[in-house]
Order: sequence, then C-alpha cells, then structure tokens
Amino acid sequence: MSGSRFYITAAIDYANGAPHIGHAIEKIGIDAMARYRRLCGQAVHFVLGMDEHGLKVQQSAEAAGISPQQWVDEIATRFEAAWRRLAIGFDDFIRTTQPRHERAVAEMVRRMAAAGDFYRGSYEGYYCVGCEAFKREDELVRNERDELRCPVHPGREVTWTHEENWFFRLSSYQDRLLRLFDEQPDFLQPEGRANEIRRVIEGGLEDISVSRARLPWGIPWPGDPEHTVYVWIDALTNYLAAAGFPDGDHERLWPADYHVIGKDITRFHCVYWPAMLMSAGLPLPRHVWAHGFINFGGAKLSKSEGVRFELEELIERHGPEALRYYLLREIPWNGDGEWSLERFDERYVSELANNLGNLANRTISMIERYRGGVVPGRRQEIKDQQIAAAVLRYRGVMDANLLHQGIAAAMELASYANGFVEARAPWAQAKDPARAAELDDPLAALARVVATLATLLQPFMPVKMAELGAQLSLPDPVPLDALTGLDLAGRPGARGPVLFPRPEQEKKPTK
RNA sequence: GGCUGGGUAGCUCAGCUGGUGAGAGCGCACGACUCAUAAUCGUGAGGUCGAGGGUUCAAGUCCCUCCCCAGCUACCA
Repeated sequence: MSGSRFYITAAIDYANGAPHIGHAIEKIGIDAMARYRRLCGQAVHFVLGMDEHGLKVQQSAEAAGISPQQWVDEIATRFEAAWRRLAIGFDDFIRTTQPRHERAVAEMVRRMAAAGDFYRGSYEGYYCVGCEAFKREDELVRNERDELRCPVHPGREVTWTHEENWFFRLSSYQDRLLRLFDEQPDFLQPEGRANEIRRVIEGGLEDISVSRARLPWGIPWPGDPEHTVYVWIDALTNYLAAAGFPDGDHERLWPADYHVIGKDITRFHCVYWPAMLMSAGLPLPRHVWAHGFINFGGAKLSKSEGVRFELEELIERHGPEALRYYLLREIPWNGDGEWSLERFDERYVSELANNLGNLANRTISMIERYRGGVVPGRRQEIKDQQIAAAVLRYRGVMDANLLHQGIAAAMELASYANGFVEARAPWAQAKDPARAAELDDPLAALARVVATLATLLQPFMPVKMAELGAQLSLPDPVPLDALTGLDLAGRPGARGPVLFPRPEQEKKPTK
C-alpha cells in the first residue's frame, strides 16, 4: 500500500448555479479519504472539476446576457474558491471546456467508433422550439389549456420530434457488465448499491443516444461537425482527461482507484462508463463509491433548502473545519443522514470544544504548569494499548471508507483520555511532593494521546489539527505509521489560541 | 403502481446468523473535582423497540397483513 499511487476523483459539478452544501459534503468527504490515504503513505492524486457544456448552461448564460464561456468561467471561479475556503486539497481542477478535455473526448469517440459501437439512430422526444432542444416530459408543465409547455417558453409550442443522431451499443455490453459485477463484487460500494445496479443490468439495457444535432454548446462530434457530443461521453471522460489521456503517460494515473459520486448517478458510472471504457479498450476504474445525501427534517435536502443554508453562512458559524467535521460526523459516508443547525451547534460544543479542544488545552496547560513547557519522558508504556487500539480501529474503518466511524474512533480516544485525567488527577500528584515525580507518566501519555488525535483527525480538520500538532512541536502531519513509536520527550509544549472556542451564549440557531 | 431503505429513550442513532433483566452519544437532573474553553468525571433518568396476527421453549431480531416516512423508477447532470 505504502508509496503506491492513489487516483481519486469527485463527480464534476454542473456549472449551472452556486456551490451549496450538497456539493460541499461530497468534496469534503473525498478530501478526507484523500488525506487519509496520504497519511498512509500513498501518493494521492485528487481531481475535481466542472461539467460545463449543455443546454442549461447555454440558457443560463443567455439569461445573464453573457457568453457560455464567460458564464462557466465565473461559476468555476466560485466553485474553486469555495473548495479552497473549505481546505479541500485537490491536485487538479478539470473543466470540460478545457482543450485537454476536448481532446480526450474526441479520442474516446474515435476509439468507440473504431470498435464499431456507434450507429445512426433516431432519437425522439418533446422538442421546445424556443429552447431548440429536447425536453423530458417531467421538465415540461401544462398551461391553462392543458397543453404541454416548456417553462422557459410558455408561449412556444412543444412538439414530438425525431432527430437522427449517434447511438452507442450499450445493449451489447450487458454480459460483460454482469461479468464485471460477478468478478469484482467491490467494484461499486457500498455493497447495497451494487445489487441495485446489477438488477438494472439484468433487466436489460437499451442503447443510448450520445450526440445531439442542434445543441451548439458542446464538443463537436469527430467526423460529424453537425453534432455535438452528448453528456455521457463528454462528462464521464473527464476522469481520463485529468489523467492525461490520450497521451501515453495517462497510464501513470489511470485506472482511477476511486470514483466518488452521489448515489443518484451510479447508473452512469457503473453501467454507461464501464461499457464506454470497454468499448474504447481501456482499463476500468477499480472502485466506485456512492455516497448518500443530506436529509433535513426527514426529507432530502432540496435545492431551495440547500441554497437557504448559504454555504458561507454555515462556514462562518463555527469555522470551515467545524463544518467539515460536523458533516462527516453526522452523515454516514455510506448512507444518508440527518442535518440540522441545532445538531451542528451541539456537536461543535460537546465534541469539538468540550471533549477534544478542552482535552488538548488541559493537557498542554499541565505540561506548561508542571513541567515548564517541556513534554516529559515516560517511564512505562502507560496507555499505549488504548492508543494502539484506537488507531487500529480507526484504520480498520477508514480503510473501508467509513469516515463517520473514523471520527467516532478518534473521539472515543479523546473521551477515554478525559476520563484518564480524572482518574490520575495530576493536580493532586503535583501538590504532593512524594508523588510529584510520578507526574511524568500521565503527562507523557496525555501528550501522546493529543498527538495521536491530531493525526487521526487530520483528514477531517487539516488546518486545526496542524495547529494542534504545532502546540506539541510536531511536524504536520505525522504519518500514521510514525505514530507507533512516536517519542515526544523533550519537545516544547505551548498552548496556542483556543482551537474551538465556545460560541457566545446568546448565539441561537437561526432556524 | 413497482423497487429499495427505514419506523428503537426528548434528539441523532447502534442492536450480525432469534436467547443473560433493551443500548450509546447528546440533552436533562443530581453529585464530585479544579489541570482546563463554567470545560471534566460519576450517578440517574424507566422507551408497549410503528400496529395487529403468527412461528418458537424464547422475537426489535424470523413469517404474514396493515399504517406511516424517505429515496429510486434509465438519455437532468
């Protein structure tokens, strides 16, 4: 494992609005996965980006009175700024309007064509003349006269229209896809999702249309400039493009170790995408991880609610890292979870301020007070078993990408340490000259716990944990393997600003 | 309609192939302590485990029916 490459991707976000909490939790989770792998010594390459073609982008740009390119440039800037604000440590930011991506898409189309997997077919559907585009029925509304209309152009007629375009022989990949799920049961995780997709495949696959004739904001179809590449081949190919495809050195990164996506798009990543790659003769990603969603008041967080929770407001509430912590603590990474401001506040105070922050503070304070700000050496391996057990548990669940359980394992160690302080009562030992010498052991043990916590929680709160480590003169970050024999004796220990200050009492949830 | 996952203490949730008197964290109450961010530690608080029926010596834990909630139901990314 150690030293090996680890290519992990986020789903690229559609450039049609501002980044919100739903976008954020995905990037935060992937960042935690990436940082954990780095702590394990792997050479991580983490890519995220934007999906910038398509009708909606074109329309949004028109509505704003700017060109599509200007529009996506602005959106991309906002997303990237949000990710930096949240300390997302991505290595690359790919955009589907970049030349490197267009090149990759063109090559994908050429390869799939060479495989004989495209044919001219007829796509039909509702067509809005105003939009000059096909619409799904659920995108349309009915007017007073019960006529179907596009919400953007209620005055224009919507007609059932045929269009000749390119089709991909997805149906011919059914057997190969089933074999994929047979031979690689962990291709799609968590497990339950794989069963869902398997049933979809077993139910039979239809060919999909992969080009559009009248949608100008897209990548031209190689050899048929009347068409643009439709979303599937365009968007999904970003993972290859970011690896450098079609240049030879893309094999340095590809295949990806993990595509992390929302559970709603597993079909595209676990049916369309593998089939496309098979067609193009390329290796498949090793794993796809489908995370869940945020619920609010028992229901999926809708877009309007997502916007209601203005990302910047949430960040300012307790700081960016507290938001990272709360989201990954509360929402299981392998499922859905309930979100609320009240819980955010509760967890911030009880877990970050009281349990973790106070433990760090009291520990280093005692080192300052009783040992002149120098971590003492230990005479025996006090508490090493508990630390080792916590690290082991942590690694076990983190290897399985159960981020919420990783946090839980760390916080249990913090709780344990707080109990340990009470049990040893260092202040009593300090007052008793006969016992003062014994003080080294608990103080050294506590320092090791704090150092361990700074590492275990680093994937979740990289900046705060670096600050914490610095209070014990530790490098940032301490790799997991270095934790075992870590000797802190002689290191200066000095308190810094309170890591997670308690909010003022009057700060009530703005529900 | 079909499919999937749920309905367990005020809140968020654990409870694998059925079996010690039903759990954790938070919140709450009381007590202890003082190194610390009025933090921490201990104790307690008694929830018909959605409803009804069934299988079994024994069922949140299996079967049936019903009620309720959420999500999905393929060219929207």
